[in-house]
Amino acid sequence: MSWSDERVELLKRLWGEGQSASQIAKELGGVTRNAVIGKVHRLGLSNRNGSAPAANAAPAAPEAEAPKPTDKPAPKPAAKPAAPAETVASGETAGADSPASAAPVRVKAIIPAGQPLPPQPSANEIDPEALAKVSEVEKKAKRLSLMELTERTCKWPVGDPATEDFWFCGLPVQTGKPYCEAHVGVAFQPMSSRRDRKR
DNA sequence: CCCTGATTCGC
DNA sequence: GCGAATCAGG
Repeated sequence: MSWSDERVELLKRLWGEGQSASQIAKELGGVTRNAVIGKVHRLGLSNRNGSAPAANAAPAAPEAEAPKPTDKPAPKPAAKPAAPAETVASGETAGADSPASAAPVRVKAIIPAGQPLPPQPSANEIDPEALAKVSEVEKKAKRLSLMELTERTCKWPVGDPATEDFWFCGLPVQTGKPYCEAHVGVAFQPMSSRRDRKR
């Protein structure tokens, strides 16, 4: 494998996004993290530092994209994680701003995610014991962000991806599986055991 | 032990 | 220029 323009560009982008060398190496394929680091240095973009040293706490990589002429104008309208956003609870006359459908349409609850959530095997037709385990484990979870996941960290998602309160378990995986022991327990269940849950 | 980036140096 | 080996750290 060689550093084609495309690969270099991808490297630059991912590095700029704060991805680790090993992650970049995986995505590129055919190179090791050493190769990536070496290249990064040769390209002279080792520092993600322009002038503002700053901040450990707020990774949130902003744009800072190079003035590429061929770039799209405004690619990201920014997607705020959509916070709680309470509705105007205390009802009352909320002025008169919506003429047309005058009805007191109180948007009761804001839909958490912009899109349907994946079928998270949440409580229901799951072995109660396994479920209990999960509850315990989630207290010990490392609460990793997406970017912190590796092949050895449990990838079980917790919370609503649309909010700040979202993270991945992150505990050591059961070798070969994508989840830790507890989460494997709820993720992979023999059909036999989920058979008759009565109600 | 898992991981991170930084540096060196033979190729 | 390249990247494995090594170093230095979390």
